[in-house]
Amino acid sequence: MSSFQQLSRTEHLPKRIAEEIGRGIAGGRFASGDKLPTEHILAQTFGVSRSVVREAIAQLRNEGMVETRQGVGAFVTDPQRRATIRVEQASLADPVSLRNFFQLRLPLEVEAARLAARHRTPAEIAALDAALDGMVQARDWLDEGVKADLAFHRALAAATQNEFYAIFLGYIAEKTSTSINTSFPREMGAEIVKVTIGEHAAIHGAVVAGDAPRAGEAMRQHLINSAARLGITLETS
Amino acid sequence: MSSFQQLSRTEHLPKRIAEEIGRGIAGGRFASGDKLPTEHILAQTFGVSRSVVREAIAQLRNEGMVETRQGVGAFVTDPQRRATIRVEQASLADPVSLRNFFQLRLPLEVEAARLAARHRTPAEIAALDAALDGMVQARDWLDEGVKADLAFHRALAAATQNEFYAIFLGYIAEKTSTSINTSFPREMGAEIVKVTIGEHAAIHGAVVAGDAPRAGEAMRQHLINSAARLGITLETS
DNA sequence: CGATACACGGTTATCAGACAACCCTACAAG
DNA sequence: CTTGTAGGGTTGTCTGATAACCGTGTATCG
Repeated sequence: MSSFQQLSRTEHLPKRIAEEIGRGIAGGRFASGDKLPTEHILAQTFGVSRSVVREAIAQLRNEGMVETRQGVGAFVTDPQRRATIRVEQASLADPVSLRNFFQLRLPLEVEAARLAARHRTPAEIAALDAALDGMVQARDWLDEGVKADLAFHRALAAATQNEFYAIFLGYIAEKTSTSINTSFPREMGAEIVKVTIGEHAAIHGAVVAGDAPRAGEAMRQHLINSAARLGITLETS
Repeated sequence: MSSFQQLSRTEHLPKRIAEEIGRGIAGGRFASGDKLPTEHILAQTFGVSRSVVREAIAQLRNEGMVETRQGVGAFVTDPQRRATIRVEQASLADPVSLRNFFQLRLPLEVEAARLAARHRTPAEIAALDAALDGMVQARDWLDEGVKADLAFHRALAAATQNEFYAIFLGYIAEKTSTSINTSFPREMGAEIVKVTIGEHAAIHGAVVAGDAPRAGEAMRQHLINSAARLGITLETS
């Protein structure tokens, strides 16, 4: 099975234009508060129709980079008040960034484990059971195993009874997983799989037992080890 | 100076329609993988033109809720792989949600303080100095003071030398601040302002001194106290 | 019978032009 | 000096048309 390069075609004009303008903003060609050229001029500049420019600007508006006022124009927003958080997959491709991402994830997951140990309900314990079982049963770790792993962390976040942990950790875990699979693919020997499952089982046990400190410690160890398996060393605090 | 209610007009058709469709997805009327009605039908349904529907769908695509394939249709994405994190301001309006949000912020800020103490550079120390000074000098706390407060936390996040802390904490701190000012406005007596500044000074001192544990503890206390001033009790872990 | 090629309808992507809603400014009127 | 009004410019929305693309069915050929 030869893996071909997936060529991006001439895909999605608005997206490319949005990125182009976005670069202009990030690169400082447009300062905060500046007025963008009119849609008409932008359309002319890029050689596309106004619809495309409008969609591009709409995207930037969604991301909170510009604000539009009818009859006036589009203005660059204060870069510090983005409406959304977005982490480009590409920005997690190098080891240093991945390490930084792990460093962000660590305290959140640890606290989530503690909170889950205190607030988990039978429904979430069942979800954790199912996820752990899915890891054990997985025939192909890189597919089923990874999915079960994600499900485990998601169930844990849900068990905190705190919607924001579910949102943020769900996103972060997903990004991490995807990044590892695409940028740092690796073989998982049977032994390593076993160890990984064991670490999850430790977290699971502590959470079910309602032992918050132990759950937090188990999670910390899991993440540190998990990073180590990728050749990443996390600071221990 | 009588303060009028700011009425929201009938603003932005595409946004409202995007929210409408988004509710349909979140509410389960469209399952993951389902195909949305065609743009033509949607336009007819909502009584608007196709342009508006297109912009609405473009917004949903940006948020990662749907994927479109030319010549085929728009499909609901797996809700677990949203491309962005977005916290609606309105969802922070009630005390319980705000408490949960604080609970998410706490471990991140604490770890950020520790990391900042280890990795801060002269430039960031200067930024922290400036922010602290801005709090002291502020004549109107609700305006200048809050801004300096935000700047302080942003500078601290920057001092971690970890881009993701800057992104996430910048967003979270901003949301928190806005939410407090809009949903839980309160008077800040001179005494309380003084205490608040003192807490920041403690963090500042520990970070400058390079004392990671002390910085973390100071931050933890600051957040717990800060929440307490809003009548919110955080779990101590 | 099986497989390839092709035509067709449906859908999204893009274009083009027009009008509506709105804002800002300047100027006139009181 | 304040208020009313007209004008031009910009974004918001509408309408209709064309291009690009996909899936499916059908016909053709081996």
